[in-house]
Amino acid sequence: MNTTVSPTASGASTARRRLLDTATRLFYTEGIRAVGVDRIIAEAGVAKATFYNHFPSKDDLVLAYVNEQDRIGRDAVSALPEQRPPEMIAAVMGRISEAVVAGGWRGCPFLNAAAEYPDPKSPVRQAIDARRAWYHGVLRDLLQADGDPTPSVTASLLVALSDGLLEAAYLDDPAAVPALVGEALKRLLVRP
Amino acid sequence: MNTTVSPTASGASTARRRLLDTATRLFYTEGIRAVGVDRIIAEAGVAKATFYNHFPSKDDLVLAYVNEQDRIGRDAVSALPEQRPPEMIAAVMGRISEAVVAGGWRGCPFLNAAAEYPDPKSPVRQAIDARRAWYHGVLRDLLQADGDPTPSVTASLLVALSDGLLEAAYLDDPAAVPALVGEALKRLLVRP
DNA sequence: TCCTATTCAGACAGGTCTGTCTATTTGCAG
DNA sequence: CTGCAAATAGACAGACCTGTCTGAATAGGA
Repeated sequence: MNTTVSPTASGASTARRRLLDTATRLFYTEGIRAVGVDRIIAEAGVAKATFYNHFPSKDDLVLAYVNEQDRIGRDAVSALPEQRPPEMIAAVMGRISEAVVAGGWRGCPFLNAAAEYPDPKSPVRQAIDARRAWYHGVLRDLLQADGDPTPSVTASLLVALSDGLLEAAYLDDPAAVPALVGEALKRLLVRP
Repeated sequence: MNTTVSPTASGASTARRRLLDTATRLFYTEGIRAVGVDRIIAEAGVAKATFYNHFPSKDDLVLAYVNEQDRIGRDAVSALPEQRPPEMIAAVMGRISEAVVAGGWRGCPFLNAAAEYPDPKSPVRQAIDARRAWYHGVLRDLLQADGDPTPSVTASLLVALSDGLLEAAYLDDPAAVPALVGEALKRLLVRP
């Protein structure tokens, strides 16, 4: 083990970080299969050998991309101020509006990745499965605490609404989405 | 113009039909970029020159694929028996359940294609836009006839629910979707 | 200063991609 | 039978793909 921690060892190496940042931008805006390794290393300013030193294959980079997006989302939910279940549900769903009004929205990165990874046993799909299970679980627990008689069913509906509104923000009108989030919550949550 | 109609001219040529059928199956189950022209012509049993005789480029085949899926969906809705608006809405949304329980569901072909076509000006994306506008319009008109005070908003929510449930059938549990469709309708439709 | 790990640029292999082209064969209409 | 339109197999070009490898340059810690 290390007795001293080098300055760079406290965080990820800058080469790896630049690769992941560049890949995230390109994968998200243009699609995963559409972006080659040569393009990523060129725009990241990293040599090819360095790339394959950090990521054994392109699929490992894709997996790192998906996992990081997942982690960012979970951290954002963890960082939400504590509040009572109804407000907490609204805050969790409100992240949709925030993501969408920022501009440059190109759809849910998980749904986009799933469209390009048909094999449900692939690591990318497993990561997406875990992400979806986490999101459903967060909503289900909040709904249960709120006294919803069928929290799992309502959670499934909220997950579907989330996915659908994220796609609507990509393919239809992003500006209309925040109001739709509020309207959906009003109608889907059964008041006990 | 033709004075006599040859037997094959009454329908599309069999080569073109086989190409489109094969492409539909492969594009849907494996993804568009993931399937090459060589593979399509091999499985369709068609020569390469014949392929490029029917479709100037691969993208034209993709467009034909998306357009045909669109036409099939519209025809299915047109073929629904006439009934009063609430039942008609349930019937339109019920197509989700039918599509999903059949097995082999790999997500909404339009959302999957949109994930691989980032340029909103591309013909494929334009076709997807038209499809979405049609679907929203169908629901909006039915809701208006049903006396919904905000038919466009409700229609947007139903479109989002449709998209989300189609993705849930792909990524989560298809068997759970039919019940969710019914539950969503119960909660989203505002009774005047 | 030396050592070790990292990074660099870029060639290279082997495969796949789309699209073009040649040259032959098939099949139907007149 | 003749002629034309369409389909055939397959080579080919040029680009791009992932992944490997070579050999040199760089930088920070002991």
